[in-house]
Amino acid sequence: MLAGMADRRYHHGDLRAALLDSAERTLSERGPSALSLRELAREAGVSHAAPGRHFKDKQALLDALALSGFQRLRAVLDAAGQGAPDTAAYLLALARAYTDFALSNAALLDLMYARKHDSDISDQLAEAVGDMLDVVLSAIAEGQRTGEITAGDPGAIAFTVASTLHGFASFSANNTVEHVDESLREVVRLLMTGLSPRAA
Amino acid sequence: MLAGMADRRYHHGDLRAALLDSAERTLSERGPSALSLRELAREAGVSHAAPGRHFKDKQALLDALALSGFQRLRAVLDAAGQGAPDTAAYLLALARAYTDFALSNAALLDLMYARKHDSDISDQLAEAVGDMLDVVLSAIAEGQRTGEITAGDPGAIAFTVASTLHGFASFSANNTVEHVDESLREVVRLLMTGLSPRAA
DNA sequence: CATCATTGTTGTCATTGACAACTTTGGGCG
DNA sequence: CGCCCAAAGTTGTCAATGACAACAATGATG
Repeated sequence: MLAGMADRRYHHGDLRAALLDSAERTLSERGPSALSLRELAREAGVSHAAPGRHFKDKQALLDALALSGFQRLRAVLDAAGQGAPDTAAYLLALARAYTDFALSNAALLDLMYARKHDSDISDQLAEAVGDMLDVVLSAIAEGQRTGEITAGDPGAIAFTVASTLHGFASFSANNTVEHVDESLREVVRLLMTGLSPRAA
Repeated sequence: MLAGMADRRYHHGDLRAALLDSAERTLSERGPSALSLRELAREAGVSHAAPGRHFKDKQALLDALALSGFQRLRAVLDAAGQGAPDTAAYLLALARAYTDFALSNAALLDLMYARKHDSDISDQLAEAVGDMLDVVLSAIAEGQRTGEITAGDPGAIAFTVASTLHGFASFSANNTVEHVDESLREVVRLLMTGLSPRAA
């Protein structure tokens, strides 16, 4: 009864953030189709048109969600890399982190890579993707410095790694993968050694 | 005037297929948000509730679309592999085919990998994904036979390849990639040689 | 040729996204 | 200090949609 008193202010205080939070919860709990601006408004205790002040569109809200998703993913990857003893371990940690994120935020990841974003935010989105890829890039660059990674355009190498990680995470989130962590280790190992037989 | 006469039959003949066709066109031309059962019905010249006889749900239609997408993708990959002189060329052809498909059917690919499918079709869908992966698998198995691919569980190797292909295609469809074909060749090359420096 | 499952049809409902017009709030400025 | 106005919320409305129920045409099958 008394708990909700603070809600009654005419100005919500931080409706935008509240909507995004609520949206993300709904997204992961009940899927994208359950996401409605009006319901978010109801949950936030505001009128059905209030969200319009913060997001011109439903799509605008989804875009904001996607953007914050990339930023969070980047933070997760950043943290994961800390303290890895060598590059192989670094990459494995990144792979684990990416996959964990994908499994815990499946619907959000869908949104992030959905090809329907407004053009006015796609710049920011592209930048966020770039920032995320930079984490992989720095792992590769470091590996080249220590001689653990083959020479060559580090950007191209990082992109290959990122592609594999993303693909693996996609399949994992789709339940295509049985023993995720085991598969993941094997994938990273193969990525390092390559598919061609080694002379050895 | 006379052209549309056949439309006037009470029974459409093959409404289900017509709806799927129309849906796919709409999807690729105007995106997923433009897809409405009622509009599909209008385009097919039937009443707004007719689609309900063929798809219990909007989701059911999307599921059917995804399923046929995987089947088409598989056919494309199958065709692409024919006549490749060696395994590296085979994999490159698969990569090209997958990427082409992703670029030409971006919205459809989103749908195919969307994690919101009805449980009653997810079996069929999983099978279709498996069939698709089998194409990669046979390329790997062939490569192992000829000694072009390293020994080891071919399933695991194929899965690594598929992950990389899918990830690359995802990024490509998102315009994250600049020179697609060049990048693609580099990715496949790196996949073959691995990230670790070779002794050679 | 009568039956009846299929496939369409009309009608209706609640929900939704978008927008327009109006109101409340509170910070900044004179 | 008090006015003013832009930001943030509100109510009201509309057309579109997905879902469903009740009914009708069709044509294959016995």
